[in-house]
Amino acid sequence: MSRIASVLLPMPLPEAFDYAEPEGMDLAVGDHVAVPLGPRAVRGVVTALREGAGGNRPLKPVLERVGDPPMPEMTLRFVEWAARYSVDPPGQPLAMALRGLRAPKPKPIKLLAATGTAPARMTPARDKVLAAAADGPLPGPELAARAGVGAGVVKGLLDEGCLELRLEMPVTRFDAPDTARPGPTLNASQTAAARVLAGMAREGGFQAALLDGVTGSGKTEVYLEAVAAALDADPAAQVLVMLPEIALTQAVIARFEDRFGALPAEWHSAVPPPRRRQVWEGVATGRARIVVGARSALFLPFPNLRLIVVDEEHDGSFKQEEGFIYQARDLAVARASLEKCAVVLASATPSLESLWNAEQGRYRWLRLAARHGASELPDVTLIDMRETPPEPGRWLSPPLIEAMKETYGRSEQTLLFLNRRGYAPLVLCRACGERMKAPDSDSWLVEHRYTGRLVCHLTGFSMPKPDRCPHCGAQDSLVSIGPGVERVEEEVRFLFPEARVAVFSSDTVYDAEGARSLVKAMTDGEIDVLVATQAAAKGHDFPLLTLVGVVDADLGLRGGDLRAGERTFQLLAQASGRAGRRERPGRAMLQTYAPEHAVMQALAAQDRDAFIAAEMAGRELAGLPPFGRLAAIICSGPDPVALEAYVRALAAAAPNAEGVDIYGPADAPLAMVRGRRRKRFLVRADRSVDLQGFLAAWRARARPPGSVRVAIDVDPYSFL
DNA sequence: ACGGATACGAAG
DNA sequence: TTCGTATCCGTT
Repeated sequence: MSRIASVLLPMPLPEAFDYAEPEGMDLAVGDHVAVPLGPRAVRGVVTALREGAGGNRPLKPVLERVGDPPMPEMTLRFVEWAARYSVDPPGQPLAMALRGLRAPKPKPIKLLAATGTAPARMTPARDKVLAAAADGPLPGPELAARAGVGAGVVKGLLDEGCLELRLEMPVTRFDAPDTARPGPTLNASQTAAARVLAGMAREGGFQAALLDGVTGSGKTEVYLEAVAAALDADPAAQVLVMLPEIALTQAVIARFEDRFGALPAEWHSAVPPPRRRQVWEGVATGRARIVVGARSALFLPFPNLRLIVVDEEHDGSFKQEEGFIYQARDLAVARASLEKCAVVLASATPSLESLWNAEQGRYRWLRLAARHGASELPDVTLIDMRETPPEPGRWLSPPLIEAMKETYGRSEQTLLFLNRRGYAPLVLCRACGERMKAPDSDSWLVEHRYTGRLVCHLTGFSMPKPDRCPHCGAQDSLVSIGPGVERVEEEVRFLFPEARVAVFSSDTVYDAEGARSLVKAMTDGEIDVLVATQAAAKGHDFPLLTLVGVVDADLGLRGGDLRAGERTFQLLAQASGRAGRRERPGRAMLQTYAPEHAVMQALAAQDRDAFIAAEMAGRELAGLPPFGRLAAIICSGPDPVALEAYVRALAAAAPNAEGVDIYGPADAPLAMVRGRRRKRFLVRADRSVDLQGFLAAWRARARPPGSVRVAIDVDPYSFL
């Protein structure tokens, strides 16, 4: 009796394909194989083996087994689970799990070694080269440099056979973490939390915890102890630490190195492909025991994952919005549950979903006491922009300017926070009212004065700012509407001509080095006013910073976004956490047009619980997450007529299910992206409904024409 | 009639 | 995803 192998391929195919196992190949589930698909050979992973023959038509045989470390069974199960969860074909998450494999293998290093043969003609230069080579093989240029001779001499010796070329693979070391090194001294609150987490990590089995502590309460030290416990408990244990953005990884990696005397493996988009392949193999073979990475690290093939940490779990960048759409924080919990291991979600401002899970007792809720050290919480003041408006064409209100003056007078620092890059978010024509947009997108072009260009932040399109309106041709009619950080900087320079002003946004700071030097300048007091986007709202400690001004605190409140209130709270809590970290008392001032709004009131009172309570009540009333579930169906296509027809057919095909509300079709929040028009349905379902099943059934009822694509976004985050 | 571009559906 | 085939168009 021969066997049939189900092989999952990293492509959007609806299911695993069956192949015949050739005599003697002796496959196992998880093996990487090459199989014929149509005219070509592709790589895939064996997901199941069963006895049997082809049936009606004979199966093609598996071509060969590929020698990569087999995919651990739990990774495979996770891939299948993730596909079901996101209502996507399993090939999508499989492609993510194989991402490190497609990268090229690192190139071997070319080394030159002495062969022992003496050259026919010895010269002083040749003698020096051979002496240097006696210490061991070296790369050619280095050998020449050590001997103090030119490359020609080395080449001559190589040609004569006195030196030989040796190819050596770069060392793929993954340093063993040393858990015995003493950790930092923890305070009582940290110790208690660390003990609980360490216990979870040691015991094994699925357990989740929410590590909830304000900025500066020392969350990292606490979860490092959980990491130590997990590694200690099992000499083969592996740990994954997920961070929302690459900018944070360097700081965290340094903490790991301090604690364990070894560098963790790094996994994110900025890691060069050959290194990525090494890390993938290190993880797959169990040699890499600590991985610090971005959301995609969740798909690495860990054979023995014992702990997952999701740091800054509330952060929106755990949500992947394109291609395979997923929320890495939620999938992390699912993976931990499959792996039967511990998962820790850490945040100073946890998401409503996580707080709810903690309240319900699904997660252990570990609250860290306020910051160590004696600094007070900053004062939060609301500035009512209706009562004390800025001058026309300006964005800073008199009370904020007054506070900046006092702060500057005391030689202390101000951080002005505005989550808008560029000079002005909108450019329009005074003559005809035309709004400047990118040619193939619906989003406004943002004016950048530094570069003199209009830029689409979504597609990257940019053009020089024209001097006449491209629509009506009027001369000098284009006006800049609204503030961006560059414009606020201009205003600050006007108000404080003597002050040293800097801008921190992805336009002024685009690499780790730039960020480091700007942070250093701020720490050293070389900047008086820092105007910053979100880029700066992350764990820095500026001793002289005593005033944080939020230029437009309402930015998150508009537009009917589900998480707008939550995001604003997180942003402001984070921003006001900036001020007065040290002994100097700090204050935060929020410019708002809606001071009566519950979010603003809760912020002014520094009352997180009040905010959460208000927000939860609102969500429960509306049946929104976490009390209900949301999904979006986004249909896109280049031809508006075909798209419209399909969307109408899909609407008509909607199953009539109990506990499900369907809204739409409406223009998607970005109604046009890269030349494709987008329409969206929103689905709200009670928690008791099988949302994925509903979505799959609905989609199956109306096949889209070739030009239309249908994407399902379970748990959508972007509403505008 | 032919070649090139393009759209679509099949692949086990 | 990638490839082969069907189809449409403009040219020869």
